[in-house]
Amino acid sequence: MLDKKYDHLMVEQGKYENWLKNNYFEPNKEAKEPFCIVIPPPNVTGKLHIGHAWDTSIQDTIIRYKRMQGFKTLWLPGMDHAGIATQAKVDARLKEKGINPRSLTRDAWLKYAWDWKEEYAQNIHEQWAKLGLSLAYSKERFTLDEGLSQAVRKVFVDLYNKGLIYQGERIINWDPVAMTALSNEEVIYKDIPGAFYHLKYQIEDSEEYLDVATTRPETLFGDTAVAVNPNDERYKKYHGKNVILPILNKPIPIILDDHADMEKGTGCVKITPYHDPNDYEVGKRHNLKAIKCINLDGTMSDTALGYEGLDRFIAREKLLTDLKAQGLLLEVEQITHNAPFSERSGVLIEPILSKQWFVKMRPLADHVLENQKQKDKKVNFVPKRFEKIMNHWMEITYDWCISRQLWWGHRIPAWYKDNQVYVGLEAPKEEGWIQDPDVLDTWFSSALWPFSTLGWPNLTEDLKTYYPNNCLVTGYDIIPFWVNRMTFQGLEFLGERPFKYCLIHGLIRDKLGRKMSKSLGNGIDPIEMCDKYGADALRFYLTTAVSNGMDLKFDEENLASTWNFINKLWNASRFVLMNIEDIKLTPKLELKDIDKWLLTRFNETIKNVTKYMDKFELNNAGNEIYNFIYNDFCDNYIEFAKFSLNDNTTKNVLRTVLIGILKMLHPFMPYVTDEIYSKIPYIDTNIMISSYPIYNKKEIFKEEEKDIADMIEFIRIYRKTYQENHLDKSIQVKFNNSSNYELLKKLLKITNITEETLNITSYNINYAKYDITIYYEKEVTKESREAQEKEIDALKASIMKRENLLANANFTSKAPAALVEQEKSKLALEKEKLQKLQEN
RNA sequence: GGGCGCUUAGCUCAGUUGGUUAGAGCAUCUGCCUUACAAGCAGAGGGUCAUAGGUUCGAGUCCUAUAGCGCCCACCA
Repeated sequence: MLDKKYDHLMVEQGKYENWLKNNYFEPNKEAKEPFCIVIPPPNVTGKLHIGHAWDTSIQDTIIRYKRMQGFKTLWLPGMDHAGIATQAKVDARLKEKGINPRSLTRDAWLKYAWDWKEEYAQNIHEQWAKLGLSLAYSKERFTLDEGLSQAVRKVFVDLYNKGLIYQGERIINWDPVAMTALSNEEVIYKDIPGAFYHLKYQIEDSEEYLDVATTRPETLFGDTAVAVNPNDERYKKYHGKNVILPILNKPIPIILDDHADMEKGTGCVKITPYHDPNDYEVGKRHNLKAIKCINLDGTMSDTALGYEGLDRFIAREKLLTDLKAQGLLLEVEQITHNAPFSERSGVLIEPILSKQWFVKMRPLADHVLENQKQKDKKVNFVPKRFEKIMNHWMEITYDWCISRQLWWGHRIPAWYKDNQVYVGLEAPKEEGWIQDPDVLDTWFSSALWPFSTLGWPNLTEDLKTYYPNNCLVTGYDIIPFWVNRMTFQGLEFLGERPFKYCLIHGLIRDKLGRKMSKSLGNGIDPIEMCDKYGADALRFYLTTAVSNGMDLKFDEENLASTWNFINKLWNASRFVLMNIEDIKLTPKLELKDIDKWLLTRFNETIKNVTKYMDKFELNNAGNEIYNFIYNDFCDNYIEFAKFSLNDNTTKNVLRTVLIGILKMLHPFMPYVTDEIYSKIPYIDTNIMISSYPIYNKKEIFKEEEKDIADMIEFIRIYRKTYQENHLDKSIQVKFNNSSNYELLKKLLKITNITEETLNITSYNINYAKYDITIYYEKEVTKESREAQEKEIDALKASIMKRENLLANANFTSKAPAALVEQEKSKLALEKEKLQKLQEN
């Protein structure tokens, strides 16, 4: 028998191990129709946060649902090597040990990195287990494992051969601490306090000067021109002249270019082709030299005479002091400006001209845009609006910088010898070829995840069965990084979308709506929440708190109330189990009205839950079950059933409905449903692999449902009257007609029944077919009188509104006939009710 | 500059294709230890659905504009 209180720790104990032992997570070989989700691989950099718990809970709920429906389900687990992030962590750990990471050989360093990976992979496995995730571990993959590396090489080589990967010199985002190039997606812009420094660029052989404003004065060492707009009247007199570059005192030309915006600042722009993407383009147009003045490590280069070797920020300060001393600093305008920072190391990005590998995006993106126009081939976003994010990105996309100057990642399959480049799956046979030291952007391998994990480039059974995946679940913040790239790679290499549906959720915020961050210390540890409230409560809360695509403000009080819900389920189950120990399973039941009512409600719930689950609307599905359990099952049916507990039909209905409830809840709360289900008489399978409830039309009893619903409403009115008048058991009750009052008598504990009309205070309660009069010795209370008056007023208002509506010829002619009829009958009912009330 | 989302009860959120008196949880008030559950039960109060227009017989829902909050993309000498 169940304990009196739900104890999540006790319930969860040992269950995950049992599921694993029985291989329930692995695809069912006998099932036919496949259903596959691949997990968004978490980074092996640390612990999973509450956002992962949310993301994976959604997936597990979907996959368990599909599994119970008989699909051949595969939820494929895996992790991401997370290039820069992991390398930074490994380096930091080495430094703590007093080891300079760059003093190690590449191979020696990699050994430490793999150790790190093993350790953190284990953490993640433990967390997945705690959350109860039904991942098919036999198929687990890691982005750096051999199979996936093969896929990566194949994609690189094929794209290279198609001309879609090339090596080129471009201005890229350079992270001077991680010492690597970054893609635009890895750069975040932040508002920081800064200044516009107005510098004096003297016109050559003249007392006149140009006022050139910059936020990065230290780049002046790389200036090769100053640009003005050709149409700018202010500077026409200087066309064709030179200015003297401060400090270096060398002449550089004044050039005419539309890039100089007359509206902005002074209209004069210094041109630093090596260190600014726009300037680079200007430089190309005007054949300017690109001069490097900042090194890759963020120090000044030897072109910065007198500043060489200084850190860029220190150099800036020194330079400003020197400029000021020479009278070349005209003005310092304090401003807030938006500056680029590395997503990973957090430092200010230096745009730098560099030779890197790029993916030519235009043709790939066009392919996606074309595919999204085809209804039966597109990736269907849920909710739909997120498709716009992908489409927009595809429209404005620029070439993707994929090389990273790191050790942790897929080494680029390019080899060099003298001036030759060789790109291939394997190293060239001959001597003397040296492999490119760089690795690929982490997202390059992540982009292949929906098929590389299934064995591609080999045509495996898994690939044939599970590609395209059915559904991908991720947050909207990952669409540009990942969803987009999986989509174009999937189309390019498999000729088909990577997944049919892409279910998008939001971000988890704190109670005040702030992003969770280390600096604020407002992060939530999912494991701590599991310990406190149970994995089931956490999962149900996360999957049902908000609708798809919306952010979730994490509120521990709401999580606590989810625990209460499970406790309710626990106790309702406890009641049922206590009363069905001696049940006889009978296929043919003699259903009473209340049984028919419950079965009707039950089947309608199944229908709605299934509808919502199929649309991935877990919040709606969860609420549907929740309401059924509280309102119909607990508050009403169990209370009714207490008077017919010896009836074997009641026992059967209780058992059937409890089973259905547990099954519908199982995808959301696997542990507690497993526990309770296993205690039900004549159950010999695990709930995980039991079949999902199916809507049964034959168990819909419209008439009985209506009758009992009326009775429930009547009960409510009775109780309200009883409370408002502070009545007690001494009241006398007269039944005014011959409806069936047996159940009501017991339920409402009516003891004194009179057949007379008494001459004391009375109150008539009438609803549907129930009509009774209560007699009692006290005066009608003020409270009751007021309530009654209020009800009469509301009724009058409603009647008036309805009469007006029905008098409106536009309504009666245009609205559906059924609705008009409905309105008419409601009006009649209201009028009748009003009359009764006024008689009281 | 371009785009997206949100604004509904004190708080957190639902609200399907327009159609009863707009729902739930938490919180509040009242009464109950009724033998599944007091972490509970019964009952109640609480909303001019951000604002202003429009379409419609009918708008929380569709259209237009405005405001506040949040986010994405681009640019930022």
